[in-house]
Amino acid sequence: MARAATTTDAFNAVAEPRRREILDALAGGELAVGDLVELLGLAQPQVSKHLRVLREVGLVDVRDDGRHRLYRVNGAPLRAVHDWVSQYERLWNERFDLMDDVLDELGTRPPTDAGTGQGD
Amino acid sequence: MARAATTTDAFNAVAEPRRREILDALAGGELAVGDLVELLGLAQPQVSKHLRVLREVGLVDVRDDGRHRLYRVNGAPLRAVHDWVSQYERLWNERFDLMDDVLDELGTRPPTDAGTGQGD
DNA sequence: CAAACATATACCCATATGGGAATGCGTCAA
DNA sequence: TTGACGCATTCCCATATGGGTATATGTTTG
Repeated sequence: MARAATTTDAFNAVAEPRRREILDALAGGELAVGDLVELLGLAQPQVSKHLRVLREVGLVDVRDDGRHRLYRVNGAPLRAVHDWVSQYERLWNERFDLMDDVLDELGTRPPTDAGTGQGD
Repeated sequence: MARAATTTDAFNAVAEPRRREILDALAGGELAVGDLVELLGLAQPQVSKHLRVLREVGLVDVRDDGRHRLYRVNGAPLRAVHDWVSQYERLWNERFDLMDDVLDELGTRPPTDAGTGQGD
């Protein structure tokens, strides 16, 4: 069993720092493999392999251009990641925690709106 | 070198589906290991191991309660993930493109960016 | 056609992984 | 104290990984 394949989903794909670097590099626009090799300072085969993973989860698209292959980002698969992570936003946003504390202390969680006059 | 350790950061920690399930389960509030074992249908040692990973990246906190250990989520480390992914939001959110179009037509684009719009 | 260039693959290897089973250890009950 | 309970840790193993090196495939140029 070991670990799930990195080619499974976007979560796994972007868990690898190099692949995030690749996506960041491609965020500026299409790039050929050779460009990425230079930018990342990685060996060409490694870059190609990472690109393959990214392609398999749909995070990048390719386009043939002579003897070059131009890669570009496709952020769609990141949406799942974003959606999942967003559910926890309140857990790192101090403002929410403070509000919770206050409401807890008051022991009177209002059914709809607190009288403290804060309605975001 | 193989893959980076999963205990390295939140990206790696949440790449594992089981760990996301654990966090989701804990999102409702503190839970003991045994509760998670039941909820996830995993063996106890496996749950403990996943919890350890989550603890090492700071995604959960523990509290001793007699012979139980209550775990709770700490979303802070997810902020880095959220921030990184958010950079790509415009790439999957059509609304941004539409908004770009509208602003273009109105000719009232705020002075922040005068990009010719990177279409597809 | 041959040679040079740009990428993708194949192969090898050290390592991290996650599950399974057994066990260690602290806590509570009798 | 003994025993049951709850959880963490250890050991074993099959597997996926990512880097390194060599090579295959496809394209442009001479």
